[in-house]
Formats: sequence, C-alpha cells, structure tokens
Amino acid sequence: MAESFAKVAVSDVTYWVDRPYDYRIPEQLDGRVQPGMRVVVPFSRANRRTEGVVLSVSESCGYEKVKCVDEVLDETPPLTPEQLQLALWMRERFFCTVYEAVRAILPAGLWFRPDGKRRAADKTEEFAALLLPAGEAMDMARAKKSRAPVQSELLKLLCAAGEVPTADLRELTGASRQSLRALADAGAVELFRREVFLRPRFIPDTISPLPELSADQSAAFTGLERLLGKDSAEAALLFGVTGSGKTTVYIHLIDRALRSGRSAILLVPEIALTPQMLETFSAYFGEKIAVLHSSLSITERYDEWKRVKNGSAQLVIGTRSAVFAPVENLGLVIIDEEQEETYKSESSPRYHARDVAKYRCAETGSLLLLGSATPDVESRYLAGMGRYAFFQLGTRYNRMDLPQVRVVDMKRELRAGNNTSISSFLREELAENISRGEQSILFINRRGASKLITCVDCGYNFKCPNCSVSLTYHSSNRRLMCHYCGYTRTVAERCPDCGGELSYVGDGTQKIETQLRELFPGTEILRMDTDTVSAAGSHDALLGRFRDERIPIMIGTQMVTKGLNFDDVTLVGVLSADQSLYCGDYRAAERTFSLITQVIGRSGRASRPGRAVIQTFTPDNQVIRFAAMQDYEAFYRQEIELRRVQKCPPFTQVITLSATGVDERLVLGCCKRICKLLQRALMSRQWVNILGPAPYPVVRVNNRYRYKISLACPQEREVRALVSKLLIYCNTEKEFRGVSLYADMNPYD
DNA sequence: AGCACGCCGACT
DNA sequence: GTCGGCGTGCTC
Repeated sequence: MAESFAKVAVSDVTYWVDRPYDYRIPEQLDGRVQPGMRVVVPFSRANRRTEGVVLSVSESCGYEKVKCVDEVLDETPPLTPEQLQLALWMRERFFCTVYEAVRAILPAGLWFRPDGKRRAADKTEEFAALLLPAGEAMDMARAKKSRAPVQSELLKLLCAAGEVPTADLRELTGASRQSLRALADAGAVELFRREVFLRPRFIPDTISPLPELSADQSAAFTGLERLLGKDSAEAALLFGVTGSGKTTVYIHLIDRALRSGRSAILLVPEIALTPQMLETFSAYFGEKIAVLHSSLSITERYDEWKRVKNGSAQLVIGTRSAVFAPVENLGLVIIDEEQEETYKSESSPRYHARDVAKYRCAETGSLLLLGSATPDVESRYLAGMGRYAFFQLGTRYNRMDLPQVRVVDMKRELRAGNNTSISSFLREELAENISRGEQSILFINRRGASKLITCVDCGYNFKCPNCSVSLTYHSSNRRLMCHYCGYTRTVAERCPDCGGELSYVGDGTQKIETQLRELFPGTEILRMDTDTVSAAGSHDALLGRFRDERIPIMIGTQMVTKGLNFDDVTLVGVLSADQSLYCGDYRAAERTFSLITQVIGRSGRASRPGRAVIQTFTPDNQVIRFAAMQDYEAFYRQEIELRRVQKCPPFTQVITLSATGVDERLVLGCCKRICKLLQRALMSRQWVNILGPAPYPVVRVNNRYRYKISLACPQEREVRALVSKLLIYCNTEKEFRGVSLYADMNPYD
C-alpha cells in the first residue's frame, strides 16, 4: 500500500513561521485524513501537540525527518476546498497566518463541543466579555495555566468567541461562578446583562407577497436583476438616502436569487440587526433565513452555521463574519451601509468584509451589491469609473422634505458669554419642542467617553503604571481601570499627592446632561451610554423607553445615530460637529459627513417636518456645510480631489506597519530602518507616500511602546510581497530582537 | 561539578 | 510564539 502524507497549516505559529508542514499519515488513519479537516500534530522540538488544518494529501513527501499525524478532529471536512483557498488568499492579503484565517472562517462552536442542550430564552442574560486586548488575555491564560487552569480555559474561550453568555461559559468549561468572579475582580473580564438576541423562530403562516416597488426602486431593481442573471462576477453600488427604500430593492433581489436556485448573504452593521429587521425579512423568506450574529450564543451560532452548510438555509443575514458563511451556490452578497467601520476587523485577521465579499463573488461569479446613503468615497469613485454599476434611489419613500438644517457658530456663542455646550439657538429650539410635546435627540460627536477621578486641589489624576493613559472609573466594580492593559486598583480616599479631595469628572454625556437639567428643570432626559445601556439591559430596551414613555430629550454618542426611527422626533442636535474632523486621518471628512447625515436623518419621519441644529467651531468648513445641505455629491466631488492631491485612497492603498516593544528607542530604530527600506524599494515608483514613524495616540500599552508607519501606494502583489518580507526581516534580525511588527491593510483609524 | 540565566534559532 | 540547546559565569 502506498504511503500518504498531509500538508498541514499549524496553529500557534507566528506569521514568519507559517508554512505548510509535511506529516505522514499513519496506517490506522489511512483514508480518514482529507483536505479541510482539522488534525493534531506534534510540533517543534518539544513535539507540542498542536492543532492544524490539512491543506492537501499526497503520496510523496520532500522532507526527511517527517513526523506523524497524531489525531483527526473531524469526520467530514468543515472547510470546503473554496474556503481553504480563501484562507490562503487571506494570508496573502491580510498578513495573517492560515490558521488565523481558518479560525475566522469557522464558527467557535467547532472547537468548544456544543452538547446540543438549549436553554430557555430568558429575556435578558448575563454575558462575559474580555476587558483586555486578546493578546494580553492570552498571556494571562498562559500565566494562569498551572495555578488556575479553569480561569485559563475561560480566558482562551473568551478570546476565541468574544462576548459569551456566562451560562454557556460554565457549560463548556465546567467553571464555577467563582472562577468567573475572580476574573471579573481582576479586571480581565466584564460581566453584564443583555437581552438575548434570538432569531425569531416563528414560521409565518403565509409568506407575505413582496412589497411593491416604486418607480425608482423598480428601475434600480431591473438593472440589478440583469447583473444577477449574468454568469460573471459583477459589482454594483446602490445609492439612496435614508428612507428611500433600499431594503425593498434588497428583498426583491434576494427573492430573485433564491428563485434561481442560488444563495444570498446580506451583511448589516452590528447595530442594524434588530429583531424588527429580522421580522421584516422573516415575513418574506421564513425558514430559509439563517442568522449569524455575535450576540447569538456559541451553540446557536453553530446551529445556524450547520443549517447553512447542509443547505437548509439559503439566505444568510448577519454581521461582518457572516461573509464567511458556507453557502452552496452563492449568487448574491449585499453589504448594507457599506461605509460602516464595523465591517473591518480590528484584530488578526484584519480583514474587511467587503474585500472578502469581492473575492468570494469573483470566485463564484456572483453579484456584489453595496448599499449606502453616504457611500465610502472609494466605492463612489469605483462606481464613477465604471468599475461598479451605479444605481440611485431618489427621494425619501414617504416624500418627506429633508429637515431644515441650521449651522450654529460656537465661537460666537463663546464670545457672547455662553460657555456651555448648548447654543442659545438650540436651547430655544429644545424649549419649543418640549412645549409642543415633541421629542429631541442630541448627538455628542465623541467616541468612548469615560469617567476620570481627579484631585480638586492639584488636578492630580490616576495614571496607569503600564500605559500612557489615565485610569477610568468603572461603576460596575467600583474600581479604577486601564482600558488598554486591564490594570485595576481601588479608589484612594484622598489625593496621593497633596491629600486633597477627589472628585469624579463625568464624561461629555454626563456633563451635558447636567447642563440640560439646569436649562430645563423638571424635564425628563434619557442618557444613552455604556452605563445606562447596561443598566437597562439592552440597547433596544432603552430606545423602547424613549419611544413608549415619550421622553422629551435623549442624549448620547454614536449609539443614537443608528437604529429605529421615531415618529415624534422633530429635532436633532449635533454638538461639536467638528470633533471627529480634525484628527489627521484621511477618512475623517467622510466619517464626519456620514455621521452628521445619519443624525440629521433621524429627524422628522412621519407627518411633521424635522429640524436639525449643527453646532461647530468651524462653521465655514465645507464638509459641515455639505452635510448640512445633505449634498453627498458635492461632498464627494470635493473630497475626491483632495484624495487625488494627497495620494490617498482610492488612488492608492494604505498599509500600516506597526512596531511594538519595551525599548522605545529600539522600536523607533526599527521603524526608521523599515522606512528606509521601503523608500529604497519603492523610490522609482509614482504614487508612493511613506509617512511616519508616528506614535499611536496611546503610545505606551502594557509597558510596550507603539509606533506606526503608513505606506500609501497602488495595490499590487509586489508591494504586499515587500511588506511580507519586511515583517519577516524585522522578526529575524538580531538587532531588532524584542520588537514585533505587524501589518494592517487599509486600516480604519 | 552543578545550576541559573540569557541568548539563539528551528519549528515538517 | 515556544521550547530545548548551549555558553557563560557564579557557587559549593
């Protein structure tokens, strides 16, 4: 009998060690090892038992000292040959290891044996999530391996699965509440309650007839249907303002794909996947739907994944990772609100769902449809160049006029002696809304605000000993915590420096709440931030209160820009519109435009016209003016010229190289060397821009310094190969021992 | 000789 | 990354 060998991509290797390794398939496993299966193999000099995935099986092997496959983990290959190809493509494209790609492609349930037991669906459920970055958590898991093996297991599982219901955690690891509490007290893990997000399992009595198409929608649908019918890979951009009925077009197109025997994937941003939205689709597609979403339990997600794999679901609705859904005979991928940043993964593999979707559509001859009210500048450009077909939906569905928008100059307010965050104009508008019994939403343009504790006398505040940030106060465990490394400490009684009194400095949201309460005593105000959301149990619960109790004013950050539309909201205010505009990142303008546009879109849905107030310190800024006029095309024309001049995407692609290490000078030295090598390798080319090294906004995390280099140049295989070489160079060069380098393709930030 | 520590480099 | 090998240098 002929011998057989497997080429295996192993886990737990770094990028520069990641290559196919040959293993002999022992007689007793003969015939049971197939490409796409997970195996256990001995690896390294210590023959550590390591997981791997079989890339191919052959009769010969070009390596002398070949070891044997230990164990096969699957009876049938969980990865199709196409998915295996996809993993290899991801390695090339996103600078990750093959196994990291495999972990992203397969559901966590495959690793943590689900036992099929299903819990009763409580209204809310306790979840656990890591407070530390995955890397730190893995370090901690390793450190705890011998002393606290259960905690170590918990950490590993949380790394693999993100947010996990605590009931699941205990079921899968056998951990007691105690171990989980210990991790929470150590500040490694956060425990919170949230509404369980179940797929509406109702089977509608009758499948509803499809909603009718307006003239606009019908025109777009006809064009898209033609593209769907082609055998070749196609891509299209559907531009339409909020309320113009993009969803109706999606429904018709999905219906057409399913009828022709092909499957469809619909990707939505995290926040848009609400029970209401699923109900809408269930009415038309019933049991054909599978939902893949991070709020499902591991078991539920695994079940849905199996329904897709065995062909019982042909429409997948989900967030970013649903782009990997193992559908048979793919015909259509729709990415709704394609400009949203949640489509980009922030940890390895650092993929963008749009890139993966493009690859899959190209491989399967499918149609990729990008939908948006404020398309990514790059997408709009490709549409303009004819690379994407372009379709446009005109007016709002209900023929509502756009809200009346007023831009308020906050410099003038300051000069007039108003140093609060609410301009006199906005105050009057709010007063009018309160007296008319209509609702208002105020949006604070700021990310992740948090509570600090400072000394009233000397201004002292608590710094993290490991990172270059202040510690923030967490009400859940009444401790000071570092967001970056997980360091925690108790709150001191008095200032450690001068013995003065300590006080809480609330975040922006709280400060504004206080100002509003002074302006409108007795008026109820709903604050929406991580604190109040976790207290209410869920995002939806809070929004439900706002609607049902008709609370006059809601304030919040990003969270209030999405989601439901409220008939009684006739006024929205954007406080500090420019906050996100001047941060040096080439995407700042489009992000700001998109945010403001979305906020304005919250106003005036039903019979009443809406108003919007935009407060800014730079009222002449064109981005803000275009947003106020809701004029995407004008914004786009200006922005694309800027991008051309600055050699930014879409004229180039950006790859950042990030270096981290304990020795700041060594990290910088490494960056400078990398810059020099990049310059030398690319100097003969046009359209190349190398920036940096620049420190991260938080330069030191966990005693490691972080710097990055930005490389903007046309996307080419050669450039990626160069970056790959540099990654390997930095990690093999003795001089830079202690510095680690990683790359990110088209990063957000 | 015995061992702690740090550096090196291979990993099929 | 991870782990064994191996050199250095210190102690008994």
